[in-house]
Amino acid sequence: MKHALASPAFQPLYRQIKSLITQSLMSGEWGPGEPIPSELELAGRFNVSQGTVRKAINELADQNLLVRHQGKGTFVASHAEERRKYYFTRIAPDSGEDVYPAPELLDCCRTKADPVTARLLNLSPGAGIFAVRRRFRIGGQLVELEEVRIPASLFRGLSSTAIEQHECKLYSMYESEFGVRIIEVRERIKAVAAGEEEGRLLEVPAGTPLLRVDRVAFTFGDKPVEIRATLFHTANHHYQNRIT
Amino acid sequence: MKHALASPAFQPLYRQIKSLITQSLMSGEWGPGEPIPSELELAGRFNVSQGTVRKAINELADQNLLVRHQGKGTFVASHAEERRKYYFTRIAPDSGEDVYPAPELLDCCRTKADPVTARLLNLSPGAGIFAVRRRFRIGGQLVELEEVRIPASLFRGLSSTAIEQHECKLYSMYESEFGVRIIEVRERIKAVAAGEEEGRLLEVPAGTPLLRVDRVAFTFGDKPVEIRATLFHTANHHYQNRIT
DNA sequence: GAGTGGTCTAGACCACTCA
DNA sequence: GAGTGGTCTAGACCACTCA
Repeated sequence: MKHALASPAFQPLYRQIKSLITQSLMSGEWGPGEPIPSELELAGRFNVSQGTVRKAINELADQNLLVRHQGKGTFVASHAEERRKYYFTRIAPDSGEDVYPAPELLDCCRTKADPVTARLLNLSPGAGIFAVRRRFRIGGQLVELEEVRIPASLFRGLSSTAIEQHECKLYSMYESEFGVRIIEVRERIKAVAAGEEEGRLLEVPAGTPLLRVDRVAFTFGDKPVEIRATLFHTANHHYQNRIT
Repeated sequence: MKHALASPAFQPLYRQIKSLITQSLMSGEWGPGEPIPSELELAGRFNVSQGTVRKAINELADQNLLVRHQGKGTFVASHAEERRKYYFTRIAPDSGEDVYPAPELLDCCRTKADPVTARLLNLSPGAGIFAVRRRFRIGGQLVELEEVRIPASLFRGLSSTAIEQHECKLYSMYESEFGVRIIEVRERIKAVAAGEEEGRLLEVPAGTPLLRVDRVAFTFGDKPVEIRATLFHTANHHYQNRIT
């Protein structure tokens, strides 16, 4: 392969290779946690040098879609990996301890998408969705109340039992049971006052200031596949962020 | 230069080059906004190949310490650049408009560090600091109240006048007037209720839920040089975050 | 020892900027 | 046209893993 001619759609070779590898990831040619072919093998397959394949793989590894292990190979990233398990979790105790929220399933029901949910998930109004509510404790303390909404079409047959079988680890379950890989989330954060029911479920007085995080989670191709609204009681905990 | 022998302190060549370039950045050999020498020139200076210099520069560009411009050269990053100006600003209107907070200086006074501030900034207890308070409006609406604390030793001669001369753009002023470059910030986010004075300054009733962001800002070598506490009124605005 | 990814080099040519 | 960074190649050798 040589350089394509300069044009609006011009992409360097390594980007074209990156697209090809991404397509294999989307099609499931290699499953989560499995190794992809070696750099030399891919270089042969695509008729480019090892360096070009390296550059493509490096960008995919930077995006956390692949994981490199020197001496072993390159692997498809998985939410089941230890290092990814709390990757999207940003809540932590003020004490600085290294503890994570423990989930408790409240309910999981099938319902219809309200207009806002439908718009955010690119669904037709009234499309079927699942609504999952969970509650989390950190070190025994009630900290987090969450409602997740996902399209029923992508998660056929979801049930409380299925969720509990996966220990309430949703992204890992999406991946292994439904072939849906969450690769990016975007969040909007606000401060709100606890309502009556929210207060009851979090065991705080109504009116308590709570952190409200509205998340949209995306799979390949910037496709939104989950929205979740989470309320955090931040008396002894905080949401942490780092900007470089 | 050849590979160093494997050892606990082993660093590949390109990382050693990266350290050398970072040292030049810290020493001010090239100022913010100025070009650094070309890759070939640096390769000659350090006696390595252009590829090795490239790899070092690429990592520094990924960290936003350098900015590459094809055909022109590589430049020292600066907070004065348009693209960096709102880099650490995460508040945005719910409407999705592309508007940014406009600052208003409330006061700037010299005082002594309280124990918490002293600990976070690695100062001796009671060390001199400046406390700067600002207020921000977005599209005319009052949204943000902020208190910044910085060590007096690093910012000798700071005054309200100096701040206003820089249009209240603090990181840009730190850089150009005091040679202090902010390269990373870490934040802890909570929901709190507005106090009396806070409510008055933000023109909301006491008790209104506010987003409180506690930030520590760092310069080279993970050295903390600023802490700031910001309160956001999030009725019509939100803090946005993206995790990949 | 064979196979993997990681580093480093030298050299070619492309894309972009500026005078 | 000279100089910059960007892409691509081929090849050497290192570091790590596993049998």
